[in-house]
Amino acid sequence: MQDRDGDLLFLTDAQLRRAIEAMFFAYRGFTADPDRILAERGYGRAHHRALHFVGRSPGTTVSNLLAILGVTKQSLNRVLRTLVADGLVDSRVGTRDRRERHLHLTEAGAALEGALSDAQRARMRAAFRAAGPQAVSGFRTVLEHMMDPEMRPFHDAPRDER
Amino acid sequence: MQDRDGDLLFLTDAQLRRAIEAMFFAYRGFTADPDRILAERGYGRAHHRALHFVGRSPGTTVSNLLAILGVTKQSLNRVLRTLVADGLVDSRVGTRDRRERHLHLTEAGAALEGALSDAQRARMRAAFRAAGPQAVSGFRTVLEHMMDPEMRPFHDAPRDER
DNA sequence: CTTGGAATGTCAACAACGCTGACGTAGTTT
DNA sequence: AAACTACGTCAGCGTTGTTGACATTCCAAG
Repeated sequence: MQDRDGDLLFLTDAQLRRAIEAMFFAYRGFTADPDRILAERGYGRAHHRALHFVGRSPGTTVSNLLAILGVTKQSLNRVLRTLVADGLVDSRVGTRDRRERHLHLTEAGAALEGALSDAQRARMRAAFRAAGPQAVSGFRTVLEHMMDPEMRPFHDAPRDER
Repeated sequence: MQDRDGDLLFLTDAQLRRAIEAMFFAYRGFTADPDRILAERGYGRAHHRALHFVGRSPGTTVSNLLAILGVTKQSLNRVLRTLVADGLVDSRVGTRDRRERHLHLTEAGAALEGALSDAQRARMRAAFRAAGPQAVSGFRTVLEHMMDPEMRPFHDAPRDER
């Protein structure tokens, strides 16, 4: 990656354009496998996102999920309602503050989330393995810098919230 | 990035999950700036994609665009129709094969495409600059491996088709 | 020169999933 | 008691994806 432009070839417009397209095609690949599983069940990506983040942070509240996902409560509620109705997510009234609903995956929910996650991780693992550890490190570094700074806390701190 | 697991820490499920979330948040950031510009004009991401790939390959056909974008012709046509009606894209009957339509950006179309591209490249450039050339190289390597193999030709060969 | 098929456009209907706006209700805080 | 918060819901709308059906134009092969 050495060149006469002082190692800044990676910042030329042409290079950036290529990276933009790579991001587009890669994201499509990234979502392709889960999309197939979801389609079989009549779900969409929004359901996947909800399952993922509830699975990551069991007991999280609706408010917290709204902040992470960046959608309106109406959009989230529509998805959450079907997941609760289908017995994939459990919504419990909060103990400390009874206005809050704490969300958990049921056994069935965890099973679906696992299947989706397995599919997505398999592709990610294959890409990582093929690219090697150094590339993976760079990949993650660039992604960190590409997201909106306000979202980094959510990404940095995957923890149980009660 | 050395560890007792023989340098395979980057393939643990926990690491892969973090990478999956990073991809999600980063893609949101990646599309945020163009989305704002598009919203002002009443367009969506589909319009952006069409403008981008027509701009990249002037004279490309509808068929080719369909293959790249991976949507139905009805979806693409709806978008393309508005872009042509609004004078952003020019659709010319093919000379060699008069069934084909060759697509070009008009001056106005090139202007919008430029604005969208500028915004997206600015963020990409900032992320690249912050991450450094080595990280960028790794980023691109992983993306290449993450996309469906059939899409790589489209990504590798950005050229004019007549 | 007829005919099959490719390339394109279009109509209709539908679904997922964003959005805004408005309203209600339970529960907490001041 | 009043104000604010968390959540749910109804109604309506827009973008963008889908399937299915059908018409047109035109190249190419028999």
